[in-house]
Amino acid sequence: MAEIARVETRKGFEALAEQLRNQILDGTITPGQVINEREIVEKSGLSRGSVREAFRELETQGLVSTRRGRNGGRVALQLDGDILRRSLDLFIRGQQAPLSVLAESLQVFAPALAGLAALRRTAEDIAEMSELHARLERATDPGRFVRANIQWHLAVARAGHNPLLAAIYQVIGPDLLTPRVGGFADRDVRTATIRAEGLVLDAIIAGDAPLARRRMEKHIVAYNDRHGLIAD
Amino acid sequence: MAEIARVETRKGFEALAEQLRNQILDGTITPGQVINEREIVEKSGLSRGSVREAFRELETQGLVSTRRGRNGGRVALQLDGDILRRSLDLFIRGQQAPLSVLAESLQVFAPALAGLAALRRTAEDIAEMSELHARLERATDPGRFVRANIQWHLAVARAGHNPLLAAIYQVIGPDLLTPRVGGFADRDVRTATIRAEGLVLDAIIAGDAPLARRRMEKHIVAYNDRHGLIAD
DNA sequence: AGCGACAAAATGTTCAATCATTAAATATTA
DNA sequence: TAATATTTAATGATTGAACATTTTGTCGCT
Repeated sequence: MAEIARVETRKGFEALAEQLRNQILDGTITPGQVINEREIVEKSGLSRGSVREAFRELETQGLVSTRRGRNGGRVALQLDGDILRRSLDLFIRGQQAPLSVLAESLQVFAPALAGLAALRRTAEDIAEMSELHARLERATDPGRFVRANIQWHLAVARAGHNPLLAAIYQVIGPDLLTPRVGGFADRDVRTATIRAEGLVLDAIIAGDAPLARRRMEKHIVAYNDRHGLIAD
Repeated sequence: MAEIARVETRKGFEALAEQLRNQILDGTITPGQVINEREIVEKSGLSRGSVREAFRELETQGLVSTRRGRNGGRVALQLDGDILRRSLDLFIRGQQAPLSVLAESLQVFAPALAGLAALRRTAEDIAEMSELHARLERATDPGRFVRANIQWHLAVARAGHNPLLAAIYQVIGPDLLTPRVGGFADRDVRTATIRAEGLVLDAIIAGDAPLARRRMEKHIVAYNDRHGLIAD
């Protein structure tokens, strides 16, 4: 007998979701464009419920948002890192990954991004990182310090001009780590952090990628050690 | 006048989705457990349409799958890397990131994972990586070679025993890169690859993390250079 | 010009019914 | 008896119609 491939019956809403997804991703539907639900109902021949399920999927994937009321509708979005962030967050929660996994990942990303930043930083990047570092020096209470510190790390990531690494870093980065360890209450820790990150920043400004990488790595390793984040 | 905070009206399906999501993530609903749609309709007091939209969201997030027919239902899943993969894939398509971004990211991940593998590889890991490397040596046609090569890289990633890095690597790794460049048609390229990866594997087996890292980095840089993947 | 009432247009929600698919139980037949 | 066909039951998939809510536009009055 001839080979028979498994026959897949696609569900209606799924087929519609894929059509719309492709049109959004290839630019046939441009970001900001409003899609009328009932119009899609007519064109697709599906019921409203099915069309709504298709849009629910797209919304969960971060491809559209919804505005109610007159002039409302499904609005096509420019994909940003937010949805990636949610997925990674779910993944981490779902795996019940220990803190050491995140700390270790940070140890991989941070130096790499510092190195890239040294190669690619623009004048604006330098201004932004410097301003944030200055804010770090001015910060008196731990809360403000932590927020400024996160901002500085993200600025370094942006200065690397690699959207993929930056997006991932934004998720697993200090933003996930810092709230869990609560450190920085100690003034000496803050002073050491300011000094270490100042050195990293100098290397980035000087355009010395290997140095920036080494300094960032040393800084992160010290941070992880101080908080006992890496087991082995 | 007293301060009035913005009143948010949560949509019904969204509230339900969050309830179910939390129960799945915290283990109240265990993986494999079947959830009956009509039962949730009763308990939640929502209509079927709303309940279905909630489940559609969870399914898109990879938290449940659906089985139709008798004894069917919504089945809670153990979160794996698949959904993360889809998100990253969407992100990359949405950003229209050039190939160089992926190649550069690979250059960050691969050496880090090789280093971790050298520290953590178990006997099973070593057996698996060695078997896959042997398959690489036996592969005659390019297609088989590429598939075996991807498998080897993923085995190295698993041997690093960091689920987060492994999951990300699985997405942006050779699996995304190789199909786009189509290399390996040349026999010399295959031979060089086998030799380079053999050296990496030796270092991993020897437990020499810095050496494994250096060798993997050299290998990936050479690969990217050969295909002109990194611009600057 | 500005305020207010109303209308219009869109998504959100509900309800009831039916269709389609699957698995189990039962009947049929070689 | 064992394989096969049929029926039954459970469950998601789909539909259609109505009503609710939210937002925006419009008209009219002062």
